[in-house]
Amino acid sequence: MSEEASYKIGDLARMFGITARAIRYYEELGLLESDDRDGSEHRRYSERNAVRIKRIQQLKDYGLTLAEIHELFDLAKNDRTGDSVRTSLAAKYRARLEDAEHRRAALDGYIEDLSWHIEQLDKVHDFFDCPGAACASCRWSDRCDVRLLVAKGS
Amino acid sequence: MSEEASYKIGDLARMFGITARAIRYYEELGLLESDDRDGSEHRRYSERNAVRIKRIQQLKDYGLTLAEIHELFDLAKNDRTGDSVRTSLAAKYRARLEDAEHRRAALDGYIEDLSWHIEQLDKVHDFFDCPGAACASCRWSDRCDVRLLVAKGS
DNA sequence: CATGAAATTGACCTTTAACGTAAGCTTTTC
DNA sequence: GAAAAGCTTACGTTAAAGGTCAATTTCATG
Repeated sequence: MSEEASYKIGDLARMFGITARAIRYYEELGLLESDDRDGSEHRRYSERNAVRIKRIQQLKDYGLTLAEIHELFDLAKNDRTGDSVRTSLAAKYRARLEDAEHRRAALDGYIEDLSWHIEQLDKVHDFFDCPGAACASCRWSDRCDVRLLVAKGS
Repeated sequence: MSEEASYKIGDLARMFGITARAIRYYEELGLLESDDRDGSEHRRYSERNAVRIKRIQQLKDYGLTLAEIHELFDLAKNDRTGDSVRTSLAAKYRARLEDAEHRRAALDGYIEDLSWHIEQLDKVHDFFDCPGAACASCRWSDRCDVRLLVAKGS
């Protein structure tokens, strides 16, 4: 709160275990700004900038792409504006939410299948090649539409 | 069950809305085999092969990469073997399961955060740049270790 | 058997992500 | 006044899932 910290790009790189190139790249993408203090040629970074990098790392670890992070930052930036923007923001968030929930559902299906497969390891069944209908114990039967194959074939 | 269907590569391509190149590519990766019936130069496909492609599509829609699908097929192929193999298989499955559950947890976190953000749209707060400790209402406070910044800085 | 449609192999091309790496030059810092 | 660090520019990288020629061959059919 008292002294204004001022880092050089290499400092931040060391602090976060990334390269200077990465930091410049973030700037290039518009994820980060440098202070560019007193017209020097070298970038200068404040504590605030450092925090920003930490955010980027967190969100990255989190699975987001830099583009997604950019989106979030942009949204946050616009957060200070009026109500109309606010509602459009809400819409965007909700879209992303739906998307994520969709991906989650897919993952859940995958997990379920894998769990099932683990359980079934002793009752081995060749479900990968089973056409479904002909096979009583085939768990794929509801997903494998053999009629589709037959109908579309000549 | 009576007539043995025999498709040409173009038939399957049309049936599944993919290109012949894609089908050959699957073969190239070892995901698919053609019957190569009676030494003809042109590939021939049985109903079984067609089902296989359908499986590939399902698993793909599902979010798996072709490499992952390959793994699954290999595992399924090995399913017919003895007990020692069986247990090592179980281990592999469980590893993948853990992996998937980890990804799921990350996604859940993302969903949670997004939901929170939607809720908070009217109590706007600049949490992206907030260092955490100094800010009481900052939800990042527990994740943002400012001491880390201070400690590692010169 | 002639011919047009469909298949074959092989090789290179494409796109996106997130930087890596090198070159040549300038600025700080000791 | 060097060495160390930084600057810009620009091309390289890796992986995924095919796309796109190209030159040649095979299949099906009247």
